[in-house]
Amino acid sequence: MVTRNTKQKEFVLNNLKNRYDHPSSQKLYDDAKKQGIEIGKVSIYRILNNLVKEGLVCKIVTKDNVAHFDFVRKNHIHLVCNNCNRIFDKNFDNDEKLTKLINDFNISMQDVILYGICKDCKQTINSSKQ
Amino acid sequence: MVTRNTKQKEFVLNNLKNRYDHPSSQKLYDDAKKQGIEIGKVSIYRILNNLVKEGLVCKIVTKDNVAHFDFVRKNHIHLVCNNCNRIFDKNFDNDEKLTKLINDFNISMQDVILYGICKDCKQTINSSKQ
DNA sequence: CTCTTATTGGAAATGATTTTCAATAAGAAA
DNA sequence: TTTCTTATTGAAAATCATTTCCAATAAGAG
Repeated sequence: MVTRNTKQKEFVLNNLKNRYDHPSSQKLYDDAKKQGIEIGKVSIYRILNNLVKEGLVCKIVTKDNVAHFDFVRKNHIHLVCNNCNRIFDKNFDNDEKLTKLINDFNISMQDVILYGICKDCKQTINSSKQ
Repeated sequence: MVTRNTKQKEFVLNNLKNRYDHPSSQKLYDDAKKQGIEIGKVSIYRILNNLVKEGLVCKIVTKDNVAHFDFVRKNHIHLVCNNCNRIFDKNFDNDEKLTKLINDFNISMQDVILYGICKDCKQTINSSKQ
């Protein structure tokens, strides 16, 4: 099975490489259309799943059941806001306890996801309380 | 708005209190049927969402897009297997770096989720390699 | 240039979850 | 206990992200 290079594969990988906002499949699709790139939704799903299998891209599912994707980079973990469902990168170099877990359970930094309420939402929620 | 006690609410909360396997809504529904408890699927979804809002129960979405639920208990985090999608509890008392994050981002221990490959799957995957 | 087959993409299927809304029942008040 | 208000339930239908199917397309080896 020889893999082939296609403009669709190139678009998905390059797009993810050049952004830091953890887009959903739908967002990638919209961006492709905006840029005039011919690509079907199915192909985006398929290409993303392959990239995840290859380990080049990681998949983060937010609590609204939408998958988000991120080109794998080093030394950061993900913070997911349970309110706005945005995903934030957080620098986090190895610490002792997490390293121990990594040895037990086959995880890497980009597999560490913390769910909470981001600063923006915390502010909005507080100021809406009378 | 006065809340009312119902056998459906009681079933969902007590069932979650007495188990440690992080069931999905479907699993809760099957168990109710098995126990002869009259409850519709919609009610399970609705009751679970309310318990999550109240902070009594936490919701963990696995990468197969299925939500799992856990009665909130102290001092543990969750490990999710990306292969079998099972969820494991892991004792993990406060450590310095995570505590710092908790202050920045409004998270608590049960919001810490690590995705990886569990020991069982690691073994299966390794032994299936020729 | 030809040919094989990896890849694409629209349509349809899937499956978890949510919405709608009429029927039911909890529990306060009489 | 009975009545009455309305919170709650649950079946059917809708929603929505994602996957499957499969015929048409195109990468790139020969």
